[in-house]
Amino acid sequence: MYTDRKISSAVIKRLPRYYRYLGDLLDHDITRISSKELSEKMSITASQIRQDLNNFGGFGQQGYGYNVEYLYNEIKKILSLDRTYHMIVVGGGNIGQALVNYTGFEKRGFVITAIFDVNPRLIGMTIRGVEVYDVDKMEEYVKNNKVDVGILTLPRTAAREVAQNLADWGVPGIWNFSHVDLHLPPTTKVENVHLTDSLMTLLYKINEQPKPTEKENK
Amino acid sequence: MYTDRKISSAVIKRLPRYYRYLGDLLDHDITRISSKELSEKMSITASQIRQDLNNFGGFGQQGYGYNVEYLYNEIKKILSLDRTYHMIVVGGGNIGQALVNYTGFEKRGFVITAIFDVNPRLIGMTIRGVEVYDVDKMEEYVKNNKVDVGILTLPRTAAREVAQNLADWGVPGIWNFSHVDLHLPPTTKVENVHLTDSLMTLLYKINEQPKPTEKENK
DNA sequence: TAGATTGTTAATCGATTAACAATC
DNA sequence: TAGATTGTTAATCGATTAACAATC
Repeated sequence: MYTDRKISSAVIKRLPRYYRYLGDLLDHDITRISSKELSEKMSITASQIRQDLNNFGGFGQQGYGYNVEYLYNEIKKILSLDRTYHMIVVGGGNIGQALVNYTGFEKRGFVITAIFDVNPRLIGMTIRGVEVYDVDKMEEYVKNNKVDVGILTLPRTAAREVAQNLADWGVPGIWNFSHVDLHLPPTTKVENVHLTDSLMTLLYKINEQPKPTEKENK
Repeated sequence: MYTDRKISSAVIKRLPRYYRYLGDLLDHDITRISSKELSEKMSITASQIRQDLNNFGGFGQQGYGYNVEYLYNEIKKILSLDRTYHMIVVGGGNIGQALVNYTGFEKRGFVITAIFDVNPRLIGMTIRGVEVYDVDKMEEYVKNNKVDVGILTLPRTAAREVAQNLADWGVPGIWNFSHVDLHLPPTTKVENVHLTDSLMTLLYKINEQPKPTEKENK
């Protein structure tokens, strides 16, 4: 049953994955699925799927399972993907440009409207139709345009200050690619993409000693 | 005390963060730190720090705390960062090129040695000194050169097959930026960077209803 | 109706935090 | 030695899994 209690972040992190699998099912014209079938596809337990979904409401039907399209749209609503988001990129370097050039965002309603940088060689340029402005212009821009998300793709030394400014100016979300942890008021949410950390985790796994069994140990 | 029991992935994911904070302390010429001080900097409990570290050994000293440089180097060893890694990029698009252009990898010993793509306009080009080859040449390349990590920055439709090939050819690590889940034998480890999932998580947080208190509810 | 599968409660498992004896 | 702080065990908390009555 639906209640207002806070949803754990473990659950929230799984929602995009459900959404993706349901989208794939839709693409294959599959109209219904049980938690058991979905659990096999996703390599998780059916129990977890039912528990996760029941945090938000009862979307299934006993004896039938879940209607794929309905569930897809419900998760879309839960994730608030049924509207457009305006984003700015701060830091026009490699990653910043890659994100601007990524065509997958627009069809989901994620629009990058401006890029900010300190580099005079970049300022005034246009990347895939998006103009690069001087960071000095950022305050004015943010105050005159709706900005839902600031994407930080700049050196860690500058990231903290920029993040604090964006928070002060009322930007509700920071997607942080800079390799620092940000401390912001709760009105501004942060999601980190620490690529180096991710790679290090992989390297640990590669080198992990497969624990020798008793037999092999002799 | 150090035992051989399997370390939980929750712990492993925290190691790069410890490593980063200790590196920062070193840069500021701080030679010792207690779990309590570090816990305040990192916004976690001192208990967790001590528990985490004691999965790998006793690195501290009662009454003193931890020697920063020693601990830094121990974590470096645990993460196996004390050697060079050779990586190839499969998919020379935006993100692939951004990773090749990123200068931060080399100083950590992460070297990108080749790029593979299907696009004839890219093949033969050189990006920051790294040549772009036809994917047809990948098998030969992987078999004749040490490749520790395959970085997948290609469309999801092609990702599964490429990953399977790399695994078959003995590549131990896949850093997967493609928006699919990969199922590979345990000899090849996978670390996913699902940018769209990450962004969706942020959007959920932005839109999350701050639960109204009883008072506000009236 | 009989069979299937949910929604939900209860049991289990694992991770985090607290506490404190050991010891530098 | 006295004070500080670890290493480690025990307690708590939260998340996952199992079980099953409800019901389509």
